[in-house]
Amino acid sequence: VDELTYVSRLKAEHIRLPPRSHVVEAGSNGGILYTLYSGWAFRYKSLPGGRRQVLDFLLPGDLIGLQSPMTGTVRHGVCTMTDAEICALRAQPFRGVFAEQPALAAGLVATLLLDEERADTRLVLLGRQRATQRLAYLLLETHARLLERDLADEDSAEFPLTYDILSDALGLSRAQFARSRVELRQRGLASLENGQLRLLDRQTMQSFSGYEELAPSHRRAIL
Amino acid sequence: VDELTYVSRLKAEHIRLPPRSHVVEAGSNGGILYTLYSGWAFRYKSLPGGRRQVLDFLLPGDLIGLQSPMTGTVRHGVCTMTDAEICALRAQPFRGVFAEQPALAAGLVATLLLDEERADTRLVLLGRQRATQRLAYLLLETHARLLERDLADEDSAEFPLTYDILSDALGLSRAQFARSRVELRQRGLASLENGQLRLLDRQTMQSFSGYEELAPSHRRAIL
DNA sequence: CGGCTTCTTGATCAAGGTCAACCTTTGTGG
DNA sequence: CCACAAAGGTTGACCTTGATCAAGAAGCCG
Repeated sequence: VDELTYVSRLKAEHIRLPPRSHVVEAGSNGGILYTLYSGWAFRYKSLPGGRRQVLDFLLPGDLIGLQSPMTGTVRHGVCTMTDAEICALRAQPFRGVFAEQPALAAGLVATLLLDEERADTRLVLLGRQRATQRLAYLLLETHARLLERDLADEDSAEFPLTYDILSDALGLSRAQFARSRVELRQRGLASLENGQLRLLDRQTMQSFSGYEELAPSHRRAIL
Repeated sequence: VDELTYVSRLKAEHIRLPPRSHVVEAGSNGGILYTLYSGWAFRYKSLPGGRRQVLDFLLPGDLIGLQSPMTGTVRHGVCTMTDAEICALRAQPFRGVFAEQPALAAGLVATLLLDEERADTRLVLLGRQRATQRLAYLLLETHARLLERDLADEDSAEFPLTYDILSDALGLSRAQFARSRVELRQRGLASLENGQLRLLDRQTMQSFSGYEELAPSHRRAIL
């Protein structure tokens, strides 16, 4: 059985969701697993007092809730930001991947390692960079991820994120986020308006934020 | 071939290292892979201006440099903090794990997901918690990891970290770290002296820092 | 036309960074 | 055995960043 056929057999359901749908709740353990087919979503953790940290943005092709079948629980929430389509994969047969599709399993590990790399740079961002640099970096990184998926132009992209979500991703207050956004614009680096990201001076922006280009990740569209 | 035998065949070398040995440098791509056999190490990224972010602590049993064989490059450094022993695994045959030991591969994925979970909580820490809470959380988490490996007592442990490393892990300056350490002591939560961690009031400390117990991770000693 | 939610902006204030001095240890060579 | 150096740790004074709070503008429904 080839990989494509194999994966398509795992598919249980195709679901359409409006924005702000909670796909996964922290603490759930249903063992279900999804892939994001179209649209944007984000992973987050909530804290007492309405505080929240956005952990990562999910783009088409990303897996949602892999923890569930593999470790038993998901400890974060996942929520859509736009209209989205997700595929539910049946968890039970999914575990067979390891025995039956070793190349897929290896690809899965490679993907997880790239995610880890992204988490690492996010830690550097929150631990050691100033507000505006954080924003610049996040925009560059996200734009690069969109490019990989042909969801962006060379220097602009649809960017349907509310500023609340962005500030929670950057560990900033909404107010400080707004100021950083203005600063980025004034330095002529990038603009963010009406859901449109525009990179005005990528070169300067990269050195400003300490952005490191990642290897183009050989993304497997499958899974 | 059973798992233990299989893994032992991968083993190429057993190496002893003094403290402050750089096991892996950011950007290297030798394809070598290690396991930490004994001692402590840490993963980090350096920034221009001598700044640094410590990403994670590595404890006995952890893999070092899995990126190398799987994605081609390692983007972080790894450095020992104590005397340490590491096993080098040959990368070429290691890739055979997926075809030949599916259960091991699945375990590997589960481990990576638990690491990701830890990275997530670290992001919450740096993005949304105050200095003293960060410290409290990190101490609780690390103590739990030591307990899993039988390297700690119920409420104390060897803790051979310089304060420099701890502050770089918490995204704090050394001065602020020192103040937080004093505050923890004064609140009667924990003390950290002469390389000894002592948890004085775990209950209060957990609610103070927002610590969530993780499922006891079914660690596989292998790999 | 309200009444949401999102965004913007300003005033104030606290957390934590920076810098610098000083104090311990620990180690080393004379 | 001592003098000195180097590394790690402690503390205080001062200043910057960014949080908090609050008030207002701007869309966007129903």
